[in-house]
Formats: sequence, C-alpha cells, structure tokens
Amino acid sequence: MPELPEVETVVRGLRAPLIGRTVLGVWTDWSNVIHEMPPEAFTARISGQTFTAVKRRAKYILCEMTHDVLIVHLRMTGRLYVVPDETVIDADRWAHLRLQLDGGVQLRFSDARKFGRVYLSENPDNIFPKLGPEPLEDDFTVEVFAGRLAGRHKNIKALLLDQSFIAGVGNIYADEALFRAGIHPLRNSDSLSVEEIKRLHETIRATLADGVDYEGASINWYRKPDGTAGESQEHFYVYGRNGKACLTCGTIIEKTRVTQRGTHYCPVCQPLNR
DNA sequence: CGGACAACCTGGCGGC
DNA sequence: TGCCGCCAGGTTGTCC
Repeated sequence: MPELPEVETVVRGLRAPLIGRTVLGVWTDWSNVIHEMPPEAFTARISGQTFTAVKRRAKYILCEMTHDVLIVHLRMTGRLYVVPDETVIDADRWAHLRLQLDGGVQLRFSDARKFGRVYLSENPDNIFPKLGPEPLEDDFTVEVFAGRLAGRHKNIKALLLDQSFIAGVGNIYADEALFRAGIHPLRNSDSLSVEEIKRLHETIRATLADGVDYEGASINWYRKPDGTAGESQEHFYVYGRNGKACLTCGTIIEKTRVTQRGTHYCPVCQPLNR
C-alpha cells in the first residue's frame, strides 16, 4: 500500500514532531523488526541521538540523526507516528517498536503484518538495494525514461513495479498511470511507441504528484502520521473499480492478475493490440 | 534477462 | 456465531 505518495506524506508529517527530539530509550515486543543489528546494539547506539532531518528515497523513510540514519520501510501495513507518552490509539495494537523521546513523546512503529523493516546505519546506501531514479525529480526526463526502457523486454506493469527500474511506484499507482496513458498492463515494454513512452512518462509523474497532493491512499491500513486518512483513493480511475464503469468511456473496468498482482484496467481505453 | 512462485505475516471478509 | 480459506501487496530469494 504505502507507495511513493504515502511515504512522502508520512515524511512530511513527521518533520515537525520529530526534528529536534532526542531518543531516551527503546521498547520492543518483536525485535525482528530491527534488521542488520541485534536489538541491544540498536538500543545502545540510537540512545542519545537527536533527529535532525526527515527525508525519503524510493519507499524508504530516512530519519537523519546526530550520527546515524534511522531507516524505515513500511512495506504493507506499517505506520509511523509521534504521540504523547500516555496516548493510546487503535494502531498501538500492532506497535512493536517504540522510541521514547524527550519532551514526553514517543515515536511508534505499528505494523499488523510485521513485514516492515527498521534499520540504523551511518549511511543508507549500505542498506538500500539497487534503486532506480526518483520519478518526481527534475532529472527524470522522458529521455532518461526511454533510455532505461531500451533493451528491456518485459510486460510494462512488471517493469513499473521493479524498484531498480524506477523507484517508488507500487501496485496502485502503476495501474493508475497505465490507465491514464491508455496502455494495457500486459503490453511488452519493447512494443511501446515513442508517443506512448512520452505519455507514460507524463502520467507516471502526474499520477504520483496527484497522490502526494491528495496525501496518499487510505484504502485500509495507511494513515497519515496524525492518524487521519489521505484522499487519493477518491480520485482513482481504475484501482479497486473493477465491475464499475470506466470514467472515460463507460466500459466495465476489469480485474486480472499480472505478475501475481491484482491489476485493474479498462479493456477499451487500454487495448492490448494497437 | 525474464517469468513463476514461495516466503515473510496477519487482519478482514465472503461463504457456509 | 463461528470456523475456513482466500485475498491483500512490497520485497527478497530461488529455480528454470
């Protein structure tokens, strides 16, 4: 669920409550959430460090501290928020990691499915796998996109989901971008015309930018750090709209599986054969 | 390189 | 009301 727009929204929402706060202690009831380091080492190392900045790379949240970077990946059901010590909210049922901060507040990481990951490292590059370009940056031009497509032979949806090809796109925004570009998710990447590549480049950026503007999609698990819902889901063209009329042509939106993932598309607006 | 698929986990939901 | 099985999707790793 949390894709680039959701992660970006979390990052923006954490800056005010987190920057300037110092870690006083660590509590966990499922230490597997901490990766690449024993929990005791994590506790010893993070204690006393102060948060200085909060940034994003791909779907990773980067909380920069005095000496290290606290790196969080929300995966499917992760939620990250700062609340006063005594506050109890529903998501706390799955809050497996809590950092006690000064000022009487806690940074809590809630994750119902325990897929999320937390790392502490001097340099995030030591943690990241190979990551593609940031689609919303100015240097992600259509030429860059076309260059990365060259030589690839794969269905276009699978390629959009590949984080080493382009960073930050997940299942929801891949479907939305492909619809807006009028491209069937099973089209092979090497069959796209110059015009289609140009359209897809534009719709990837527009879809993600809209997602950020709407503060993410709260379909089930995702919430902003302040606990409220995003509105992105109210503006979807195809995701979750299978069985409903296409907003462009009225045809019934179909759902199928592409590379093991639920995939939504309009069979008329996104023809497989052109 | 690409495709298929299991694994990691558990809540929510439809069906009976 | 309760139990069963399936679905959700980010990422890694394995096998062909």
